[in-house]
Amino acid sequence: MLAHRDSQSHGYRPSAASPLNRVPTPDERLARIRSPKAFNRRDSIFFEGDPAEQVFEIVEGLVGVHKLLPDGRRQVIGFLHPGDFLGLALGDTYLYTAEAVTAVTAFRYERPRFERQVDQSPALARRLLHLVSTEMQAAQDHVLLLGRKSAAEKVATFVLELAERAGDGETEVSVPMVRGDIADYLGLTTETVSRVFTRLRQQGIVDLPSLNKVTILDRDALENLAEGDDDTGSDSWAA
Amino acid sequence: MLAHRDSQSHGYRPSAASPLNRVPTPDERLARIRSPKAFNRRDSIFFEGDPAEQVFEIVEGLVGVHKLLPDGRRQVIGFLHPGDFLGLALGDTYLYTAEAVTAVTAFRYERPRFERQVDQSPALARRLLHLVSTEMQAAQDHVLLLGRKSAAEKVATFVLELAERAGDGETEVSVPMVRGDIADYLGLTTETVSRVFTRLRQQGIVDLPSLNKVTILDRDALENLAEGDDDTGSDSWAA
DNA sequence: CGACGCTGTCACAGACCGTCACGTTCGGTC
DNA sequence: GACCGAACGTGACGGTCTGTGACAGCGTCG
Repeated sequence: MLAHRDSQSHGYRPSAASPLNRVPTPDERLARIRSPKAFNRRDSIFFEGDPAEQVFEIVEGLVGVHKLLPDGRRQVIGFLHPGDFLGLALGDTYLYTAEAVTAVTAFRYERPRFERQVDQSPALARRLLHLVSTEMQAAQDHVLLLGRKSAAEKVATFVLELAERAGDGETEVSVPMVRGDIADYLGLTTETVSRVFTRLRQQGIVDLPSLNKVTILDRDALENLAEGDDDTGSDSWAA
Repeated sequence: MLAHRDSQSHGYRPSAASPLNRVPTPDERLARIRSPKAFNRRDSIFFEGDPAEQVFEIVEGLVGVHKLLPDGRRQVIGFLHPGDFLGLALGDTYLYTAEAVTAVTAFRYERPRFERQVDQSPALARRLLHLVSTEMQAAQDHVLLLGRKSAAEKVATFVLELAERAGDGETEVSVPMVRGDIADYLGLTTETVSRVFTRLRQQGIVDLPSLNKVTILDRDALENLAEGDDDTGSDSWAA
């Protein structure tokens, strides 16, 4: 909603900034100070705790960010897509590890220069505020999912999230991440994720044509499941 | 951390905005368009799904925000403190319900006027970006907690969060929210929260002088527990 | 003063999901 | 096309947390 894919188009507005010179768009400003960088699948982009010297903007591919507990338990915080920024946090160290789920190309910015641009460009600040707010929403939905949803509800919600991103009427959804990433995103184990997928297939709600594809056969059932509207009858999970 | 209690102090900086007229500070701008409002303990400030016509800034007291699933399961997303803003989300409806945990006083802004101020004040936009980023961090820690921590680790983390906010060396921590709120914040039930508190007391890690107070007796043990560094021996939870 | 309601505490049975173990499929390489 | 390791799927079992019910502490009200 209110997407910024077309961020070129809202660049020049006669704002409070000096009204005589043409003000560069955010992208024009940023284009001067960035350098592209490519990552292979499973490459780490940066690690939790590293000094946060750079900001990344994803151009293509999917990035997963996660946190670790000392004993190795892993929680995937989220998946980031083209247009999203990585490493915006305020501290001087990264607060999570970022890893390429697919092959990724990104722009890399040196943090001091990036922050100077933000200070000088209200339009850029607005855009970032918008992006962070959108991420905040996703994080809040994620909190609800992790805190109060059952395993089946979690997986159903996850499939719908993927579908929404793929396009509204889309029923063929690609699943670029591996089961372990899904499990760590949903606060489950890979075994539970597998079992739930199997049961969804047995119930005719989805089909699983390959490991990284899901076909939604009964979207209503999936949506009801995702929200806990259990209208599927009491025997649905007994089989 | 990095609180904005002293937000007056960083208001005027000669930014890119028109350098001739003195630019009002964010608070000066906002002071013109706000009206104060008081809420009693347990009052709802707004409901999830209501048209988001107003933005609130907490002046005093503690606010809890939560989401509900259709069947009534509740997840507390977070607790907000003086200086925090409510209802900043982008959509035209509120994405969560906000409720006064203690008595609360807040400033109320009409959304269109508030957004106009944000557009016109880079300093305000910066401040909001900062606030949202801080909330984002908290949300990410919350995701880790909900997805991967055990009940005991959750409660230990929660107590430390309260302590950190109360002041660094503070061992006497007040707990303004009821057990049900804590449970819904941590993704547990009130019973589990009670049980864990009891065991922490039996282990001599905390004391519970009253229902809304916790005294930290062994901060190291609490911190180890919170991060899953289980060095307390295998029999610690057997008793 | 005693009845009532609300919140918190505790115990026990049971469900859900994690753990452990093993077989199968997938994908890349030779 | 055969090989091999990683990822995936499935089953048995058990632990953690839950759901329910009962009871205690405290404030409110009649």
